[in-house]
Amino acid sequence: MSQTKTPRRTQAERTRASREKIIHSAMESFAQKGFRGAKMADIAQAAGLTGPGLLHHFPSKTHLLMEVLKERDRIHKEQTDETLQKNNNDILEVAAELVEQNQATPGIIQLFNLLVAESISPEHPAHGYFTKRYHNGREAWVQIIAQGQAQGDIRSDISADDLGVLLLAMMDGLQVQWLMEPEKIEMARIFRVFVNLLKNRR
Amino acid sequence: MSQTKTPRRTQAERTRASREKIIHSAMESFAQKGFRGAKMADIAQAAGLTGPGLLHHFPSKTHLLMEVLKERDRIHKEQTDETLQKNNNDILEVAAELVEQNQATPGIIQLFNLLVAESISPEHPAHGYFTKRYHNGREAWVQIIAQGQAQGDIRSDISADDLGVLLLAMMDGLQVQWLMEPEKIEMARIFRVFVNLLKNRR
DNA sequence: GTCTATACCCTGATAGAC
DNA sequence: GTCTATCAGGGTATAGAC
Repeated sequence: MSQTKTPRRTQAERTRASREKIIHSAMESFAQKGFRGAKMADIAQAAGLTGPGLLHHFPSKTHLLMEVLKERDRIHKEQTDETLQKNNNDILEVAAELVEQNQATPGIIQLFNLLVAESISPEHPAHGYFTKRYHNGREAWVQIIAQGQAQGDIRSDISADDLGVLLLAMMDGLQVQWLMEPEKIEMARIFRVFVNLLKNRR
Repeated sequence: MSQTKTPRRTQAERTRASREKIIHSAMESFAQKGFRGAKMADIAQAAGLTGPGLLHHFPSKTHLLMEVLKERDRIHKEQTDETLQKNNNDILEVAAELVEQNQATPGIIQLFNLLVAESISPEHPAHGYFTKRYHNGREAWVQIIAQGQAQGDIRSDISADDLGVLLLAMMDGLQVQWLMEPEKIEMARIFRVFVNLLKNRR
């Protein structure tokens, strides 16, 4: 098992493993306490090292946050692309499945929910990140919604622009109630009820 | 103008004025930075006094937060009752008008948006407050929605329970996008688009 | 690459004068 | 009722050993 012949590579792998562990525990802490409330020492301890040990991998708390967001984006893009491909162009079904998937990872949802709220302040380190993310994200949805309207799958008495806003808003809004009472609010089911309102009645 | 004859009453009035000033600036700070990010000294300075001066009126930061929430509840209840009375039983119109009113007070909306996100953590001092608030609030909406369904104003192919969740979710979700791009997202107009989806088509 | 020790700042809260 | 001075605690980040 041990690779004594290639210590350099083993070292690099160990570094990578540490970074991943740190990012993972950072996600949990930021989700629970937000960027402002999370403590570096706690994140470090959960990753099996001390504060300074963590700071060897990420030069500051802000840097760590950015890496967390980047990592999450990578996963999210993968997930979305895959779901998009599976349900070719059926944007409403894609949205519904994304909400289903979200329901399996409350930690991540809480993370984004809290960071978005914090980052509305322009001084917040993730302010630019989230404004851009929302802007681009909405634009992407609107594009595909317009396609759905052209194909006759989605009702056309509401503009694609408005539908994009409504779709994102419902995703965000349901998350809040679901995070508060996960046992009571059936997020995915209720989201499908909403989605049905947007379908073109043939 | 000056009431030299009743120093006791003048004193009391001055105290009351101080408390109001403090609560007002606390609202702004909590809205901008959240409970965890807001600094007592800043709140005090914005209210025209020092940290200890503030703490004479509110024994701790948590106490101050609770008073802020109570104060907001008072105003909100007034507003809701008034709007309810004006549009007797037309719950959808009431909701739409509330969103319109919200659009005039971005500070308060940001305050609640951020505090709700923070308070999902069970250790947060406002956790109990917001879980209760959402629970009761939703229950109240559901009741009135059921009335609207019985009268034939609201579509009945979706349960009142689900409609209540959807209505609150859309309010919350639109707020996020609107807070990020106030100039671009026409919250009240788009909410009315949504509300129209819930009306019974006669 | 990770540790111990620590510097240094920030923040909520207290003590006591006025 | 508000101030100045100050404390105690907790936070990020650095220095330097191993």
